[in-house]
Amino acid sequence: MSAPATSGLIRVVLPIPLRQEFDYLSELPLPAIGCRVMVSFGNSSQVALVVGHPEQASVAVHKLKPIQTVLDPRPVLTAQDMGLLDWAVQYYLHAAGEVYFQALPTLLRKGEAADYKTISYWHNCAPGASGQALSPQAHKQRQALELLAQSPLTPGELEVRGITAGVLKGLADKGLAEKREQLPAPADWRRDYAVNEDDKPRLNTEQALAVSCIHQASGFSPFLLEGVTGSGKTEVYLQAMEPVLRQGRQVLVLVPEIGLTPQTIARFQHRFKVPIVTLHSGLSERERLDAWLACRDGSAAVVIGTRSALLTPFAELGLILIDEEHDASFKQQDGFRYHARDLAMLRARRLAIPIVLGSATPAFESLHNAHSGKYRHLLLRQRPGAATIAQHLLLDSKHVQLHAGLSPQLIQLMEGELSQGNQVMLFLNRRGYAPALLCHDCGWLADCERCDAHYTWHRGKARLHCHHCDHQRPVPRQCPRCGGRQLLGTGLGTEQVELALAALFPQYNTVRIDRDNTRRKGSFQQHLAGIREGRYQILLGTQMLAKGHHFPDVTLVALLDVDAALFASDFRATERFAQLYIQVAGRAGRASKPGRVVLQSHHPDHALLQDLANQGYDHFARTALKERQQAGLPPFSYQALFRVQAPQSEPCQYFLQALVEQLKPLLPAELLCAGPFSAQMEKKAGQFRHQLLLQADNRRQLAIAARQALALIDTIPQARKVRWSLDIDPTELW
DNA sequence: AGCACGCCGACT
DNA sequence: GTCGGCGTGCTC
Repeated sequence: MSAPATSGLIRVVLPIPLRQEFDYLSELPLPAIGCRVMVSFGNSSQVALVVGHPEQASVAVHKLKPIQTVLDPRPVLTAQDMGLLDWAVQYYLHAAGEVYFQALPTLLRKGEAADYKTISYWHNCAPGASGQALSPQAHKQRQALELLAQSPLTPGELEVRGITAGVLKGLADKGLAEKREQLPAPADWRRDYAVNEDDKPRLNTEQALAVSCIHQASGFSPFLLEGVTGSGKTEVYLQAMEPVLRQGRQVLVLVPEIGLTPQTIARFQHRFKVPIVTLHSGLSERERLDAWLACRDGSAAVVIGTRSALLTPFAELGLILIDEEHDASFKQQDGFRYHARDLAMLRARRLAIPIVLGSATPAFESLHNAHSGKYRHLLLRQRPGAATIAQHLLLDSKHVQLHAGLSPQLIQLMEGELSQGNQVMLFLNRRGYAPALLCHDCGWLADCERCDAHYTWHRGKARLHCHHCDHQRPVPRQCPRCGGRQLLGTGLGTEQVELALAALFPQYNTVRIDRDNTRRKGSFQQHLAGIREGRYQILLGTQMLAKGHHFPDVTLVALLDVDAALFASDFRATERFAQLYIQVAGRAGRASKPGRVVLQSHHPDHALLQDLANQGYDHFARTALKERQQAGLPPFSYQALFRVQAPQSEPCQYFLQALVEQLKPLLPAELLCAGPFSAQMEKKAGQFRHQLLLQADNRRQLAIAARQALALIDTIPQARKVRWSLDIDPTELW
């Protein structure tokens, strides 16, 4: 008879980009799935996550190492959480370790204990005998002991009662009081949940219908809440949350990266008397861990967060809301390239809960799902504050003399509005003074050495700046090729328009809002405040300005140069343009001051512009979706993109060529394999980039092909000379 | 990814 | 004669 086993096997993943799991030996009882362990890996120590308890090791037994320590007495991730992450691994075909560790806050990745920050409390060591051992003149110490006899207090609470650190130290030295570290008591918000009815507006018919549809939903129920700017989407969110919170279940609100403003949070806080936690990049590591724990333990009722909040575990999630669901920031663009909206949909399905996608300009994918009945379409068309829809004007830029990008007609319109005390908003999606610097004598152009791009001339800072790799240099005094001294800016940026506006409209103040101008923390909010207070009459900016806030005194909005968006090669460019355009149009006007939207274009007859201006977003989207269907593009097909980069172009091409040659014979005829082709801008930041696109009209087939490609890559020697990655459902090509 | 091992060029 | 370049292989 053999002795009972004292150790067993565990399977772990590590935070490295390897599509592989590793087995270790562990003493019994084995750490549970979802626990972290420290292991020796190669010649370093690493935090690993237990994903399984295999019967058989995947390698020869002599290769197995024992784990070093178990970090968690209880799993940090539940089976439910692991299930979601494993699905993501299978779907996105990304290295499991990176996926799992992405769901953990940094401190947990580093091996820190999964505990809240402790709070220090001072305790009275002998509460029965308050201060008997003290000398009569130790008044402060006696007072402190008396306070502590009633209840332990934090140093801060003692301070406001006039007890300083010195007094406490005196007591501690005598052994009469001591400081103990304690975990914060979990807030029981379920017991005293309350709604603040004060500011609760009456819903209009559409809002009420939307709210009641969401309330009546049971099980997995996806909704697309399409509401024009100012139609009261947030109020629908707030009221949709009510019964969920009343049942003691949590709500996750996903917002775009720039959408997490103090105003938004304040609005939620004002309505519900529950703990609200935010999860975003601005938090410290400690704050992030505490928020993560509050979310997991259920002590946070509402979680408002950006993309990564979707991966956070929840104790009892009852509803997911995604605001501005069309926003590009929900798709991660490096490493584990997941789409938070898509994964949210899966999560809601697994949990059998409702999910609401909200937008004024839904993603075409979402509209398609609404049209086909996969999502319930909730429409908010009424704008309580603004009875009039903005009037759209297309101005022809052909054959007219433009002054810093402004046609005489636009200038005239601006004058009209400004003289009546209204504000005007201008958009140009290029910052800097000019997008290129040119030698007038020989035609030399200032080009970035690391990118296939021209430098942008920032005249105010007297620097050339590459917007693609961030490289900067001083402006040369003369042409490096011919020595000529006439260096001219070509093209137009916001900085130049700003100067021209000062000359054209000297009696009005202009504010420029772009990344150059809002880099300092809080300066964006400051500019917005200045606009609302009426300190500026002309607002000029890049699309950053479109995502700011509603400005009721703006009665004229103009897009100065629309042509670039019309002729972009990316099939999603028109969708993005339409979204920007509608968003911009929504910035203007209110009931008493209807707004006008002006588009300047050399192609005012372009079908896209006409459709958008005359028929609106939904009509435009239906037209565009029909075109995509005819072209077999998403959402009528599915894509997977292999991206490759290296310091030279050739290794990228050789690698992809080898891949295609071996992959093509394995693929079914109806699966499209396009490329390899170089990136639109082949060289960026010193890296040459190439790609290979797979497209199929069913997901299964695409996944099989992508898996086959991954298996081949392991056998292709050139793969090691490049950096490659796989992007499932890419939202942009290089 | 990180790291060690290993085999060829310019230097104390 | 060494230091160090990065190609290759491996991590349970």
